Amino acid sequence: MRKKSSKRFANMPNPLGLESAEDGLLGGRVDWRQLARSFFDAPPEQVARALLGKILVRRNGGERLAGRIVETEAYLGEHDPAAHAASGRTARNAVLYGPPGHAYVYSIYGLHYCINVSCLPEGIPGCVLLRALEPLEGMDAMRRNRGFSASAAIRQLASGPGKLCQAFGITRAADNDLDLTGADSSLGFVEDGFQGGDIRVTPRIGIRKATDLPLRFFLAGHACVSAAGRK
DNA sequence: ATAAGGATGACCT
DNA sequence: GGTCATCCTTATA
Repeated sequence: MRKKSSKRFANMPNPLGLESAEDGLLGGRVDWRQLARSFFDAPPEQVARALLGKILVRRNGGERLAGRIVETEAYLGEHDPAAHAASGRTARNAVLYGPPGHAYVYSIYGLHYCINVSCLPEGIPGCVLLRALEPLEGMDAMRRNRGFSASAAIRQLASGPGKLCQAFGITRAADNDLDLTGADSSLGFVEDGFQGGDIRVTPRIGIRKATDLPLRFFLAGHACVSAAGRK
């Protein structure tokens, strides 16, 4: 059974040549070429852009979850009023000052988790927030983690930063400060050669400060971009 | 539109 | 020490 892709999404390159599972999705296949620490040893705005199209992978024993990143935000250093590093180093944000490529997980609104990747060399804070991804592997486990039925649409599984963490079972207790570039880490990034199509840039979502800075990046027209700001 | 709900940091004593 | 406003959100109506 073939599904046609949506008109909006028709021009999105799909180098793998695979059929999308649902309208507005890319589909794809997960290869193992893990991103190295040097990838993250760079300014957040550069890493945020470069992470679009890369794949987040979680290994849970025999189970593997994977999804293509479609939406990110850059958070800068102490000069960025919206960043957690804005008022200097604290116990909570210490990971931001550590080596690049580590997970900074925090809880928000007492209800959800958000995951960031630390950037820049040790001692210099900065990170990229993972806001949304397109599930590629382990959709059934993601549905379970999200409390959805087996027929729930792929696009609802990880189309927001809190949803993404819930789908992947990411928590502060288990995953904060995890080295995402480690060969044995349960969480990491891989790349499969996909070069993101049309990248859109807007101000960041859900913040009160520095609302004018264009630091949010997403794949234009992708169905899994968070509902808070598809435009 | 709004409720849910907890950790954190700022700012006091 | 204590209090209080804030917060990189989501699922409901």
